[in-house]
Amino acid sequence: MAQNVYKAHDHHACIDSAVSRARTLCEEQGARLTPVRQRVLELVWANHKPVGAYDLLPKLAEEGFNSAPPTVYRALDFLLDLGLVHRISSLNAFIGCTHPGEAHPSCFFVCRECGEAQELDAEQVNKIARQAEQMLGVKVEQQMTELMGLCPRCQDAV
Amino acid sequence: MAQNVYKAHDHHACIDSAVSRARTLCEEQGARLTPVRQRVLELVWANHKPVGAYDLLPKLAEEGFNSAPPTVYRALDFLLDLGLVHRISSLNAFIGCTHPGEAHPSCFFVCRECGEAQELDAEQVNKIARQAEQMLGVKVEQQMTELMGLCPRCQDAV
DNA sequence: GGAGATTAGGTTATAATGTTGCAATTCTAC
DNA sequence: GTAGAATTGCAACATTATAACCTAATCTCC
Repeated sequence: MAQNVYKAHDHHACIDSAVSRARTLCEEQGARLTPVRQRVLELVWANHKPVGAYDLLPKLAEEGFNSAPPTVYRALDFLLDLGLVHRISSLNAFIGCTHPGEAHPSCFFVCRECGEAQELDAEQVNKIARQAEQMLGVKVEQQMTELMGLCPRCQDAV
Repeated sequence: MAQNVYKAHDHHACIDSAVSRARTLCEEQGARLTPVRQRVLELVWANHKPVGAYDLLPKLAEEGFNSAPPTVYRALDFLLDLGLVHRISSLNAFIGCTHPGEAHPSCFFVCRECGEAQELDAEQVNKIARQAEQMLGVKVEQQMTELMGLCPRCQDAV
């Protein structure tokens, strides 16, 4: 299980480590972590809630970056390719990956109240994939699982 | 495992049984399977590929139905609520459910070449959900898993 | 260090997907 | 048959994502 977002933590450390992991990964892969790309990564990591591409635009604009949709989508595509962020399809939104570096399935729990997302271990999804490959003869290349419900805090808040 | 779409089958039977299951389910629940709703269900079942809402519009128009977006989305929402169709978030598309009646997680394999989708048994996803509930204290209400890759036919075609 | 190739970013327009709000109609139950 | 609920028609609009085309920056190789 990845780091638990429901526990108190120094969130600056989340952002910092996300950026430094990104830097390392880019060096390894010969990719360029340009200013827009790094800033988009930081903004995605601003909290643990998936963020829409169009939410990022005004923030980039404030800081003097170009802020047309293609700019953000290109940065997001770059980060997705490197596995630094995941896309939460059911929300059309993006969230930082807690363990980038190796290709891995996207597997999240998202709270329908507060919107916070928790990355989950995807071992079981791998099992589904292997099962499907054996029983149906398909070849699985990508996987995503999204669970929705209430996080501990929002259950209590009711 | 639900019915295997990669095996030859009489597809009219798929559609017919989908409609008759829908009829039964609607009676049980006191819901109305109106003409638009039934036709949308049939169109979604036209093949085993997820279909976009906007793909349905012209087909409905041809047949004299109203064909504004809300018409289709309302019908789809109705069918989703009853579990008669699933939404494939990563494609913004909809596909018929092979075993409606009880609430159950959405779990599909989708071929990136031909677009055909195969519903999968979601037992493993239930495990993920129970694990997350125990370890994190979350409450899972909805689940979806989407696998992407190549189906047997499209692997051979390469 | 300079030519050509590659990658990244700027800009405008537009495509694709999904929603809101309200009026009109149809159905259901009493 | 009438009130209330559910459904549909309709127009406008909101959100999300991409295409196309060009300029600028960076890299590579000699």
